[in-house]
Amino acid sequence: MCGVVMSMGTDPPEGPAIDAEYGRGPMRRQAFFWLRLGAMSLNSKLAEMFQTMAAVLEIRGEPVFKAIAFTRVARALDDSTIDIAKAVQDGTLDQIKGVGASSRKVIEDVVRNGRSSDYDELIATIPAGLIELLGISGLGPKTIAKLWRERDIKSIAELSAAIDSGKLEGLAGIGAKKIEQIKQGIEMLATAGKRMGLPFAMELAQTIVAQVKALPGVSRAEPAGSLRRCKETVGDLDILATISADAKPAEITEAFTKFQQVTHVLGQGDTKSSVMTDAGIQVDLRIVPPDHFGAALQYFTGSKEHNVHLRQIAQERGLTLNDWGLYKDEEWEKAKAKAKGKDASHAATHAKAIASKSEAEIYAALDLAYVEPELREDRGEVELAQQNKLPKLIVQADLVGELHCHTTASDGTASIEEMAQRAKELGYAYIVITDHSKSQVQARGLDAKRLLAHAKEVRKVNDKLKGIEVLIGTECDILADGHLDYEDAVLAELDFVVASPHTALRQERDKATERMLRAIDNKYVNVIGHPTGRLINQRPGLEFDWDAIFKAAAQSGTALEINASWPRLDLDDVRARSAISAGVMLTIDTDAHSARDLGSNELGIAVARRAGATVKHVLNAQPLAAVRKWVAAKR
DNA sequence: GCCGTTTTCGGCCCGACTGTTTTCAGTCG
Repeated sequence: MCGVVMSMGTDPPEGPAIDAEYGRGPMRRQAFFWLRLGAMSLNSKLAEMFQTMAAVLEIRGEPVFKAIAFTRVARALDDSTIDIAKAVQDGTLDQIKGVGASSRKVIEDVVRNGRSSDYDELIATIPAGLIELLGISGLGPKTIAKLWRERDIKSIAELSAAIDSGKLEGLAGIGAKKIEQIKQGIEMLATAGKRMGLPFAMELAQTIVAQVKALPGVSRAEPAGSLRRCKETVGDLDILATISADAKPAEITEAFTKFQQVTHVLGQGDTKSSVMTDAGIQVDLRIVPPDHFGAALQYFTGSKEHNVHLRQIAQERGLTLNDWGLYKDEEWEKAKAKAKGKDASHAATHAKAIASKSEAEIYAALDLAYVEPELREDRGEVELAQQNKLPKLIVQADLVGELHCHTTASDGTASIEEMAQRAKELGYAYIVITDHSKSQVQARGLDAKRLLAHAKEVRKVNDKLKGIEVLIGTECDILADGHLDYEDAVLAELDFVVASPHTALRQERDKATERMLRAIDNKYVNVIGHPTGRLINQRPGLEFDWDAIFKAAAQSGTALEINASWPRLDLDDVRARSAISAGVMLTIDTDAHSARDLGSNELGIAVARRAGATVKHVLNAQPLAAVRKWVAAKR
C-alpha cells in the first residue's frame, strides 16, 4: 500500500509541452498517470491500478471488503509471473484467484485498449490529491474523507496550510495531538526516501543491534521485520531485546534514543522507542520479557499477511495469537478482565500461554511445521506447513562452486590464480572463469583470439593448483537480436557458457522475449546471467513472456541465474519462485570482479530462499560431475 | 468485489494501540 501511495503522490512535470498535450487540472493529472504507467511492466502497472482503486473505495467509504478484494487482485498480479496479455487472449483470467467480473473487465480493457474507463471513472470521483494523503502516517481513509468534506482539503499542500492556519480546529475526533501527529507525518513523508536496500539495512541493523547488546542489562537483541524476511528493500528496522530482571526497561529505551545515528526521537515509552536515523530510516526498539520473546519475534517478523493467516488458524481452534503468545480464548479474556483498564502486558502476566517462549513452540502448537522467516509472505507456505511439506531451504554452505566471475583479463581486479585460490579457501570444489566478451569494450571484453589464449592460461592454473578445479568459461553478451557475441565454434572450446544481456535493456517485451529465447536455444549456453538486467531502485530491466522463457529454459536444460550482487538480485524472488515451479534450474552467482567479492553470495541465497529453493534447484550446489553432465546433455 | 463439494447470499481480515473519548473510532502491522 505505501509504495503505491508514495508514487501516486508524484506531481506531473510542469511545463508548456505537457500543458499543451494534456491541458491543466484533473484531466492532465490523469493523462500523466497513464503516461507514467506506460513505462512499467504490465503486471505491476495493473497491480498499481488496483491498489489505487482500493484506496479510492476506502476514501469513498464503500464497504471495506470491496477495497480488500481489489487489494487481493493487486497482490495476485504482483506476486506472479502470469502472462496477463496471454490470459486475456485465452480467456483464462478467471483462473487467477481473486479476479472476478469487475476486475476482469478492467484488466481486459487495459490489455486491449491501453486504459480502462471503469478505472478512470472511479478515480475521477474523488480529487486526485486525496490518494497521496494516504501515505501520511497516522492519516487513514476516514479522516481523509472528513478533511475533504468538512474542510475542502484536497492535497498535502492544502493540508499543511490548513494545519498552519488553524483551520482544522473544531473537527470532531481530531484534537491537538492528532494534528501534531499529522504534521509530523507530512514531514516524514517529505524526508523519507526510497526504501533502503537490503545490504545497507543489514549493515545498519548489525551496528545498532551490537550497540543495543552493549547496553548494561540487555541480555538478547535481534532484528525482526522485513529485514529478517530478507526482502530486497526494507522500510524500517524493528529490533527486539530482552533485559535482565534487575534492569529497568525505560533506561534502555532512553539510552537507545541517544545513539549517535539518531537524528530525532519519534516516540519514547517504557518498553518501546522509535527514532529516525541519519540513514533516513526509522528504527524501533522493543523490550520484551524473555518468556514472550518468541511470540514477539514471530509477531514483528510478519509479514502481516502471514500473521493474519496464522491468527485465523488459531481462531478456528478457539485460540488467540498475539505478540505475547498463543492463548486459549477464554484464558486471554479472563486475564484481560483481571488486568482491566491496563495494557496487554498486564493481561499477559495473568494469562497462561500455550506457547510464547520460542517461534518453534508457536508453530508447533498450531500443528504447523516451523516456517523460515524468508517464506513468511502467505504465498502458500502456511498450507505447506500444515502438510509438513515445506522445502528444506538452501543455505550458504550448500554452494560448492562459482559459475560466474571475472579476472584482470577483462574488468576484474584479480588474476586467474588469485580468484582460484580464493575459491579454494572458501571450500569450493570448482570455479568457472567467465570474463566479458568482445562487445563489452569498456570492460576490455575479449575477442575470440584473446579468449582462446585466456583459456590456455586458465588450463595452466588448473594444472598447477590442487584441491580446486578451474574451468574456462565466458560471460558472453546476448546481442539485441538474440545472437551471441562469439561464434559457436569458439563457444565449443569452452567448458561453460554464461550468456547475459548488457545492452538494449529497454526493448519491448515481445522483442526481448524473442531475443532471450534465441539465446536459450543455443546449445552452448548453460546459464542466462542476470536475465532482466534490472538494477533495484534504478532501472526496471527487460520484461519477458515469462512462461515462454521458463518453458524453453526447462526443456533445453538452460539454467537461470540469481545474480547475488547488489543492486542486481536478478532474478528476483517472485520470478525465481515461478522458475522453480516451471522446472527450471537456477544458479546463485556472485559475478565477482575481485577475490574479495567471491563468496559474497548472502543476498543471492536470500533471494533463493524467499523463492523456496532447495539444494536440488541450484546448479552450483551440485558436484562438478553433475555440472559437466549438465553441459554435455545440452550439446 | 469475490467466493462456494454445506452457501448464488452472506460472509470475508485479525488484534492492539492511540487519541478522543466516557465506550469507541480510526489507524497500523
